[in-house]
Amino acid sequence: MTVQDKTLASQERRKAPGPAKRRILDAAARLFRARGFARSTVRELADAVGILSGSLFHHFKSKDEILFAVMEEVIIDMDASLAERLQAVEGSEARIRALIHNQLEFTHGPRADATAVLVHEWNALSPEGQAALLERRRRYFERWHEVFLQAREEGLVHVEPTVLQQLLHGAVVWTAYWYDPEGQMGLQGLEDAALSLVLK
Amino acid sequence: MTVQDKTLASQERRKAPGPAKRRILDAAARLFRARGFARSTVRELADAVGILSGSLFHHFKSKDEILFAVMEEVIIDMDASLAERLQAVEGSEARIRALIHNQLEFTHGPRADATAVLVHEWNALSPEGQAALLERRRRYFERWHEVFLQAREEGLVHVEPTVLQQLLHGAVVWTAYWYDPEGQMGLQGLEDAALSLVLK
DNA sequence: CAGGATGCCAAGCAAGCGCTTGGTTGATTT
DNA sequence: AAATCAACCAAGCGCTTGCTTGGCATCCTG
Repeated sequence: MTVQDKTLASQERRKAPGPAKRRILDAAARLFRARGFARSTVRELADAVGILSGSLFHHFKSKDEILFAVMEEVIIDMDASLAERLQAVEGSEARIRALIHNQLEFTHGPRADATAVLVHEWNALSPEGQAALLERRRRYFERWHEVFLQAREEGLVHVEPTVLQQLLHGAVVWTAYWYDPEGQMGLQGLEDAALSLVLK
Repeated sequence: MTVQDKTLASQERRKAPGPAKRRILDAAARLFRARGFARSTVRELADAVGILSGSLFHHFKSKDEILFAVMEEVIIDMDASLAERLQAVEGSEARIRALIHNQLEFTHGPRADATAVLVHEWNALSPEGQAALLERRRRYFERWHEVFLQAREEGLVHVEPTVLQQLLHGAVVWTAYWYDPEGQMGLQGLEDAALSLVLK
């Protein structure tokens, strides 16, 4: 048994799968998405995790901090994932496709709950929390902007980049409200349709 | 003094401008949009109107009923306004433009508060309330669908109508989060940009 | 001018909220 | 074996919430 094994062994505790914080964050994302942050109670969240409400505050200082943690985690992952995808492809069309693909993956994939919370519980976040995440948000959208600036230079698109980028982003984000992953059209088809909006 | 004058005179009461229900609904739309429905309290709303919290319940049975009233009013007006606009123009391009124009007008015009509440406090509405408004919603989107079906037949658009319609609707609705009416670009420019998404 | 609505205030209730406190348990470290 | 620690429970505090009650003044109607 190596030192690393020891560390791993002491990391996975007790009966429940995964560390407590992980279980809380996952349950919080699901609950906040379903009920909305303000309507969700710490007792509901604790129930979902399988502990008493007071025990939540052993892991987080406040209910607000849980919301912040959910959002911070997903926004970091989203930005990192996008950066990786953009680095892996060349050409404006492929890069725009990467923007769409990344957003669709987070919106409908395994991180869908946290992504939905990030997107439309933003106002529920404290002003300090918003300020703390604003830089990440800015960086994420700057990646979008760079792609569209280049696409414009190449004559691939003709609308003003700032506007086009926001329209496309809105169209993709909004799929959360109507797209059915179980339905006929796959995510690939959705990606193609979204791409066709900006390419002539 | 005619009978109509009498009726009008008895409709506008007291010192405050407009009947009480009107003032409550307007204040509610503004408050619910700014704070979110769940975080808004009946005391805050009463303050904004200029009465005590208990007096609200003389006009509405519950806080939920106020939310419902705000949403019902704006969804009815939105659908009626769209129907009127569609009847006034001919040709698929002009009709798609009418869809966009109508949505933009409600999203950024005088009814912006109520429209925003309708759009993203839908989950805060009671299941019964949702059911009661669903028929209106369905009718509204059916108008969109008809326009895009015809546009497809004419070969004006090439993406599947259902998907294209949802993507465009999302793009336009999402402008609420980034478009600045005080900024450089006017609503007309936004309308043109949105139209260019669907027309090749 | 009687009489009933109507619109509002003053006061407060019951329930539910986020969060705190003090203590127990069981595993890990020394 | 003793000390330490994280994770949790049991209980409940103080506050805010949506809503109710009872009464007072103003208005419209017959």
